[in-house]
Amino acid sequence: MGRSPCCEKAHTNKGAWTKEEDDRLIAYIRAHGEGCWRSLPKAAGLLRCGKSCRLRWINYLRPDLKRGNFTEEEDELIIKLHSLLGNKWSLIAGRLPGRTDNEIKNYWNTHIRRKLLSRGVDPVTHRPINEQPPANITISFEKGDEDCKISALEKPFKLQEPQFKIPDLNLELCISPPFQEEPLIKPVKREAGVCFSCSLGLPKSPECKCSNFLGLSSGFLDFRSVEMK
DNA sequence: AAGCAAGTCAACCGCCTCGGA
DNA sequence: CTCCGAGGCGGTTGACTTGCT
Repeated sequence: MGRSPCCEKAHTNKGAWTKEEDDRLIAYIRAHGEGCWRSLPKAAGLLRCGKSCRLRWINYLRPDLKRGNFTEEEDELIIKLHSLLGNKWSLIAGRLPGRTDNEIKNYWNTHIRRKLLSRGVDPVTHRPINEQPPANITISFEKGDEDCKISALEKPFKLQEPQFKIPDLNLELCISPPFQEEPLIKPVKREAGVCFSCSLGLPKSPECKCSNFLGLSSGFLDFRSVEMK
């Protein structure tokens, strides 16, 4: 027996939401809060799949959404976060108040990709397009793969080199402490409460009280500053 | 004005993760 | 420990809009 579908597709609407459906969903969530999405459509009198309701609320109806164009600062932040996290849109969205993962994903694919390409930067690797990847480096993450072990032991110093980045490695970096064995640049002890702008090397905000943090300007990025939700 | 191509973005699909039974 | 269901996520689709010929 297979998994039961998330909703009874035969009796659900699909496609664009109507004003009335939006109103019903907003009214229900205002009254009861976000809760069990599976049972919400029936309770709210909507002929929609629970997932569809959730998506509509999160991506479009939530009152805290910031509609409108992305600012230049947001652009740069997205680019930096993408270089660290890859296509982890929800994580990126978590750092941009009022923006949704779907919005950022669309914006990336329509605007930022082109922007980076026009700068001569590969939007996937964040490296110059005409730069040849280093020869004879093959990294595999297959378990038991000897190449993987060798490469992982031989190449960690590469993390200190801004010109060399392994895109698939980014995700690992963001959830793992930086390589610690004989670091070329000794990490300075992080002060408590470093704001996210400083951790990314962005200009300080007026309320920023951080000091002495190794941001991008110092050439060393503390990947642990990008915390999971 | 009409037709077409390219761009945009809301919504869907299917897989993955996590927590509870 | 295993199974199952719900929620969450990223990739993709397709309807709609805009710009160009």
